[in-house]
Amino acid sequence: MNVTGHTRRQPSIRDVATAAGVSHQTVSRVINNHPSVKSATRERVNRAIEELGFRRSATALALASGRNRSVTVLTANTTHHGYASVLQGVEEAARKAAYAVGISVLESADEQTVSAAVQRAGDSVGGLIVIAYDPAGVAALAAADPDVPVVGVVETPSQEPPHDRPWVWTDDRRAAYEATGHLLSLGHRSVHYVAIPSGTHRVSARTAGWQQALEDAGAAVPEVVHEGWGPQSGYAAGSRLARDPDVTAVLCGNDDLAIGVMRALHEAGRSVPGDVSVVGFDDAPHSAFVTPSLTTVRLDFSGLGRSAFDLLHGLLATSTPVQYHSAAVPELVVRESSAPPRHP
Amino acid sequence: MNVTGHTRRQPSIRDVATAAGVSHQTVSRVINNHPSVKSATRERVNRAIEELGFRRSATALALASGRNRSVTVLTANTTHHGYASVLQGVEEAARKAAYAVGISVLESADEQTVSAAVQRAGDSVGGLIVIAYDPAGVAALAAADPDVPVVGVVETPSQEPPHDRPWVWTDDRRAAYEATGHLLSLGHRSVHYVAIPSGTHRVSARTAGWQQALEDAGAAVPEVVHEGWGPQSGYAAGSRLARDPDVTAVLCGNDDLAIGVMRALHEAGRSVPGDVSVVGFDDAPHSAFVTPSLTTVRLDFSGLGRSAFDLLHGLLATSTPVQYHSAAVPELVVRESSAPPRHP
DNA sequence: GGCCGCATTGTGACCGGTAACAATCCTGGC
DNA sequence: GCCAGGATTGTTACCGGTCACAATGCGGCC
Repeated sequence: MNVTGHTRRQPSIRDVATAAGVSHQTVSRVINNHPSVKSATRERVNRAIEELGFRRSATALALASGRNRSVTVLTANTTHHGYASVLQGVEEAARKAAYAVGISVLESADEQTVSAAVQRAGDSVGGLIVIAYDPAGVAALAAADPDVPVVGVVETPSQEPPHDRPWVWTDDRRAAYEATGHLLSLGHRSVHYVAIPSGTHRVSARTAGWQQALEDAGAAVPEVVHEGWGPQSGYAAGSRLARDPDVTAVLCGNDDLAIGVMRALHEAGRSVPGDVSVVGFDDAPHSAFVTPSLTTVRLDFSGLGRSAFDLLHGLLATSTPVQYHSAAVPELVVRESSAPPRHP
Repeated sequence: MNVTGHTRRQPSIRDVATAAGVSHQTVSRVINNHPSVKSATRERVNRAIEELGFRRSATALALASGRNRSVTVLTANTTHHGYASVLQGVEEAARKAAYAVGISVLESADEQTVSAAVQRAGDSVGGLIVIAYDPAGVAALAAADPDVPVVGVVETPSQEPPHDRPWVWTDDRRAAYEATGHLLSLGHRSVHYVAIPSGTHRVSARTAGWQQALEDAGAAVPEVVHEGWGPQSGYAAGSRLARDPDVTAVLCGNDDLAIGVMRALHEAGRSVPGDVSVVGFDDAPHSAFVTPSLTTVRLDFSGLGRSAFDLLHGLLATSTPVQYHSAAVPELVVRESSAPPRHP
């Protein structure tokens, strides 16, 4: 029972040591479960710890040992479903390993911002997890101090400089390939693609998979529609696509985009999936409940976050610079928004 | 230009001091912008800092000064729109103030989990922001060590023990009152309410506002439907409500719930808003684009997060235990999902 | 009984900063 | 030319832990 009443300094290991009649080092040994402490002593120390309400200062621990039980996630956005889920996965895994997790958002991709963010993050942290699905993230991955352990959550694995780090990924290329194949197999002559902003200079994995599927099927490859992340971007894209009667199937870079596209088609008087089929990406929770419910590709983002952490954890613990990579398998979820074209 | 090549220890202020030919304390003065440093010296030191690529260790700073430029957000979930937006707001404000932000999620509301989380968080941090919209958050707010500065993001302000902390809030009661009033003014005889899990033992602010509006209008107060957070919960609630022909208007605790409710009504053959009007809460980005688009209450969550941080920041800087409170004004956004009842 | 060796425990330095106070440098006033 | 006193700068301790190594205790063996 601690009934001190008013604010006072947290007790340190020396306070505990005095209370238990041992040296501070013995206390240190006890809190670290060092084997060579007589159990009687250990018990005495533990009692003192209990009574004083001692808690080891994470700050001092970090300073003295160099080890820093914390990771921070660098990301462009915390509100989009995919990003938020990765973050959730990281946090979950980190919590289990008794790591603290920090978060730092990249407001833009310009070098100034990115390097400032990377520096601030690297300053106080054991390791970094960079969500590099977008330009800002990719820039951050490249800008990260080579001395701090970094794991990238990337779209396209690559051995080249910006990605010369351990990474985790989902096979977006294959996912896009399958989603496109699904639409083609329903009888659509071609599939349009509304892309999310890409992180790489080359075509993104999703774009590549979509294109490959069209080519393999001998279908025409329409021009990619480049848009932003949110439903309003999808709406803008959908408004344009709605004017083209040749458009019968649209694949979207994420579910919000798809919802915007569906809305625009709806307002233009084109029914989904009657006139146009729409397929999303990510399987956000609400995607199953909108009308028409959205055919989409489910990606295990929180699993991705967990493995990103595990990978980083291993890196920090063993300091072995192995490049272990992990991939999750995407899954196509067919719902109401995709169907055979009306006039095959 | 630093072309060292391989990993080496970050330079400390003593390294800088040696390089600049001054004492380490002078370096400390320079990096802290202490006025009494001759400008020639200051310049010399700055040059050394530049050359060595010195960066001040946040860890050492925290340990030595006691001040800890970091806050952590305790929350039940990072993926729901409201929570994610609050987090985003906190991060933004924190970044501007050069604070680090941590995040720790409360997996359940049981005392074990909560106190562990609170302890871990309080361990290494300057201040805490607790999102206390749900039972877990409320418990955390109550369990937080009285010594660490805490700001609550709460639903219902209260002077009572669990909330005896500075807080920020949105006027959810008024928002619910207005949303309910909107439906009544359209001609609905009563309004059903699908609630999110409440944080307080008493009725939540949203519930209270809804009830008040009904009573003020002399309308019947149906039993509250208690559900979870996600669209599938809304779907479950909607399925039940669809069987009751008296139900013509439904207010939901958040937009995902509302989307689930709309879906269930749709599947039951009841049209929205023809047969039943549905109103959500929070104005998630996609809510404007689903069909029918959702009437909802817009809440400035990121603004809420920003003021939570600002409040905490003030607390940390001045250590004045003032209870400053901030409120944001909710705004009703009328869209397609609400309309006059078919048979008035 | 004396000595050796392992099990325990203690000592002092150090991590990279800040805080408080002492020391030295200048400058103006007489 | 000398001295007081503010402007600069240096010295030493300390934050709360860990680390490396020294010191002590104890049991077994000859």
